[in-house]
Amino acid sequence: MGNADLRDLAAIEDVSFEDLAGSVVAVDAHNWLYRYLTTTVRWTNDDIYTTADGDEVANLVGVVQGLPKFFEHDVTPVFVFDGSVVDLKDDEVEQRREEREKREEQLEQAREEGDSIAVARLESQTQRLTDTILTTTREVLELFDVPVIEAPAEGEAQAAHMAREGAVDYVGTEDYDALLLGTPLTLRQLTSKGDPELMDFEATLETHDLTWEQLVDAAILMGTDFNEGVSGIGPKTAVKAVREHGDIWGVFEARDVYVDNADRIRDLFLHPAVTDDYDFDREIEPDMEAARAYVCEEWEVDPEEVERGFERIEQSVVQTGLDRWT
DNA sequence: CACGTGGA
DNA sequence: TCCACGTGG
Repeated sequence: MGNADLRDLAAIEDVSFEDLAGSVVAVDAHNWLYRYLTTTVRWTNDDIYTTADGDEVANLVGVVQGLPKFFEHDVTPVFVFDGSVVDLKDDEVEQRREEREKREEQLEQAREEGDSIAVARLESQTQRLTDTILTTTREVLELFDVPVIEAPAEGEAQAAHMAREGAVDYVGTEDYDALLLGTPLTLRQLTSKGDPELMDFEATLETHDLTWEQLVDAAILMGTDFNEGVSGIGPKTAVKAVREHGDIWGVFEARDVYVDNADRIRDLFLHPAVTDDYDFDREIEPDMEAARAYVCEEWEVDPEEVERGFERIEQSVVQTGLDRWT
């Protein structure tokens, strides 16, 4: 049900962090958090990220360890948070709920059997973005003076909008949906070891000789977060069919296939709910003392877990601060 | 989501 | 060559 098929169509090139110096990146906060919480924290001891009250705050460790990468390369991150979930996604929400419940049953059984490996694996899969995680992430970002934007609906759509308006230079996300939302330049693998990847919207359209609408139509045929896609249609066939028949309706007619709500799905990508009510300052002046107190005292994170991150933030902010005077 | 496999 | 599907992260 993913849209990884889109990768085959996307115009992607490697860039280096040096190329990004001085730029502003709108980060899809949910994507960033989810990725962090399901990878980095995965095989370590969960207890060190849990407060006495039982709140999981691994996200705070993630923020403190993740921000230096931006600052050290003189990149200003702007975190965009999701608003309400779109109606059409109810199907997917429901399906995820069922999957989660199934995993929770398996987890309970694994605990009873003392299978620690299975427990660790299942815990990673059941982990989700709790209200505490979302709230504390916003709060700690504000202490670091990192801009936080609230999207009316999907953060990715809002980020794409801001990039299209020129308010930010890039959108940072792993999600190929960014392409369907018309994000001009998308950065992937910002948190990975190697070089980031740059996904170019206009170049993608040109490569396949498609319009934006046609790219979305092809994606709907392949399957998106909002629909299953037509069996037997992958990237190659989808693009060929859309070019040949003009749009998704032409393909439906020619191949005698159908996707429910195709017009609405199209709209979610072409005309998503976004706002122009955002404003942020690209100069960042973190309140390190307050941030430390928030993370280590208020939320009881072991200082050792975040010390290196705090140091790097201090260093890099001083560094760029000096740069501004030269 | 990446990657590998296997069938058409 | 293209696509579906399972697995691990």
